[in-house]
Amino acid sequence: MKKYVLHETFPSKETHIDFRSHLNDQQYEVVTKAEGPCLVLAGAGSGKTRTLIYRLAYLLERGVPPRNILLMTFTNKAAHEMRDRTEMLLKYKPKGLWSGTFHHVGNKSLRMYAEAVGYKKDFTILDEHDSQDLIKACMKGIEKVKGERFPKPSVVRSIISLSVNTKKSIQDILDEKYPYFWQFSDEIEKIKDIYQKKKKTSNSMDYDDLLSKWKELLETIPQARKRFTEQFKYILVDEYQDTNFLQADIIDILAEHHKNVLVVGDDAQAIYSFRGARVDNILKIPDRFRDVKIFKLETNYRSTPEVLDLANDSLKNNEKQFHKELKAVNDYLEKPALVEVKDLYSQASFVAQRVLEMREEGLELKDIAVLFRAHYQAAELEMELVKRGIPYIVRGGIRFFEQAHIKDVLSFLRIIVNPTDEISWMRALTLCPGIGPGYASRIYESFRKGGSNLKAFLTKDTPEGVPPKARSGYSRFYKIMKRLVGEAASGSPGDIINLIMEEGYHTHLLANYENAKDRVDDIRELVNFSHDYKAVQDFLNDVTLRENFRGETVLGANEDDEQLVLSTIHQAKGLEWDAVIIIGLCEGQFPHPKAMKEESEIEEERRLFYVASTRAKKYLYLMHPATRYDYQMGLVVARRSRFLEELNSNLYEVWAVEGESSFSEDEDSAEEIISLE
DNA sequence: TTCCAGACGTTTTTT
DNA sequence: ACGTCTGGAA
Repeated sequence: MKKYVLHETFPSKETHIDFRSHLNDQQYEVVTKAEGPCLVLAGAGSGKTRTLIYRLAYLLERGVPPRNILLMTFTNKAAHEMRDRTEMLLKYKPKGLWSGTFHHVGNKSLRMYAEAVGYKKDFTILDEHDSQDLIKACMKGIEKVKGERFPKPSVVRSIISLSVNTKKSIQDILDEKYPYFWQFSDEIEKIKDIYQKKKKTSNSMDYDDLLSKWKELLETIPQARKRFTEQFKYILVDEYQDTNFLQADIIDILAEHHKNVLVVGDDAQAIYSFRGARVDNILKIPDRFRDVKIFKLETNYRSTPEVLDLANDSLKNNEKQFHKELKAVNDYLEKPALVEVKDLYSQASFVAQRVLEMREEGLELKDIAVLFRAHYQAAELEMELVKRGIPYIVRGGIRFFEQAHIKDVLSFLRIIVNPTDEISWMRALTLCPGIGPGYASRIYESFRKGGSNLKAFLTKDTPEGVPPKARSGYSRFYKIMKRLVGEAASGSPGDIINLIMEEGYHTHLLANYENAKDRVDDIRELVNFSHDYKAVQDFLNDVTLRENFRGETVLGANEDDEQLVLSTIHQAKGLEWDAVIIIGLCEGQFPHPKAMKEESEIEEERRLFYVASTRAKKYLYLMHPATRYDYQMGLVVARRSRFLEELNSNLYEVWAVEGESSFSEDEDSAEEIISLE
């Protein structure tokens, strides 16, 4: 028989995209001349994404095979957007491109060489909650944990994580960020040790491992290093200012052979130091790569001059900052509004009403965003929006895949894929009536003693460790697993989930939850989502690594519906809207009280304010509620955020809002009064 | 050991 | 308002 191989569509030699006409001079320079190590310092709204997309298209047009290009972005959304827009530009699908978040690419690389770092390739990825559970288990035997305020599992987790991401010792992390726990460094060190071992025996990696083991792989396995460094002829990295030590090291290694690394970033938008990101990475690029070419994109195409002036004025208060003035090219329109409201409720009413008005004026809901420092700030607003029937989506709410019922269902799948996944065993077993943590761990122990062989284990319908009163509960688990093992080879993830539902989980939901119907619907959504996957393994990876949120589009049928966007500022990075409303701009909320110990933290909060304001294309509303709710003291007076106070007052217009129950006396003020009906 | 109820202390930001 | 911890009953 003759083998016939279809080739990937390679572009013709001649350039059919007119790059020149789509880009300005600075962008064009980057797109066509970025060979060797390059740094692009790109201000907010300067067409950074656009430049990267065109660079990618340019490379592909020049005949660089997609598999030789590595594109690392900060979010999956960004990666998708870049791929989509590049495809539109090229009019074909580049196959085999490596693109995604650092964690994604790390995962992909590690699956190829798992054995080399002591893992099996079916390893499970632990999300933050799983990792916390495992740490909790590791803390069981440690003395002092019971004693006077030992940090909780979640805190221990973040201490360990920070130490991994910053390459610092536990002691250093404690000294810097948790001085009140200094006496526990030995214990935490010990927990970290046990945790690492437990992860290995259960064949699972947490988010940090996807970076640190990836780096370890590149450092210790020469053939892996050779393969990847030779493969990636071009490396493009977005949002470089938010990379941490590990990530920067990984890029250094990957780029060592071809040295074609293009990193893009803006030091003024560095907002992730809390998880170990170092602005220094971008500032010290010249030390990392000799002969690095530096490009600057300093024209802002997004915002009006008024919006940009305000943002720039705020940034002036930061000491540690490269000085850079962004120039706006858009026409003057109107000053940002500083809106004074008396409390959270009038803030919510104002936002809702103003949103409707803007809609009347011709904006669509999806062109408007409400931004906040922390998600709890959106609670009152959400209620108001529901009341008025304004459709919205929340980005940054509870993660869809982290909800209990979703994780319950997934735990069965995870056991099938990786039978040593202790966390999932515990989860699945404790779902059964009569089985709690005690019996569950005994059952798991007996499974391990039997050689961790799933098929063998399921030949007995009552293994050791199952007392009579847990029998009927266990039979439920047994029945499901028995069927899954038979089905797993042939069944799609969706079929398996349906099977779990049939075998009792549906009943379990009905029996245990008030809102069982919503939860059942969620599972249906999960099944829908899973249709894109043939392999259970791939499905699970994406579920854990993908950032999907409650109400977000993958899960909602109403993708094209018009909806208002509610988002944390962190989640809003890289996005833009015609109108942006920033709520909760008062002391005690923004800057966040927990981020005010050091000047550098305040500066990061200020950059956060900068990021928020520069999301606006045309209209910017800064909301100041005069009172806020403190969980200890109740209702307290809230002064304007320092980020407002320090602004030149010519740069905004003050709006005083009068609510229905307002007793405002100063009617004589010259300020505009907007009444809420 | 499990399970339920009531108390408590707690709230940043994310892969 | 939400998960986590505690105590007592089954």
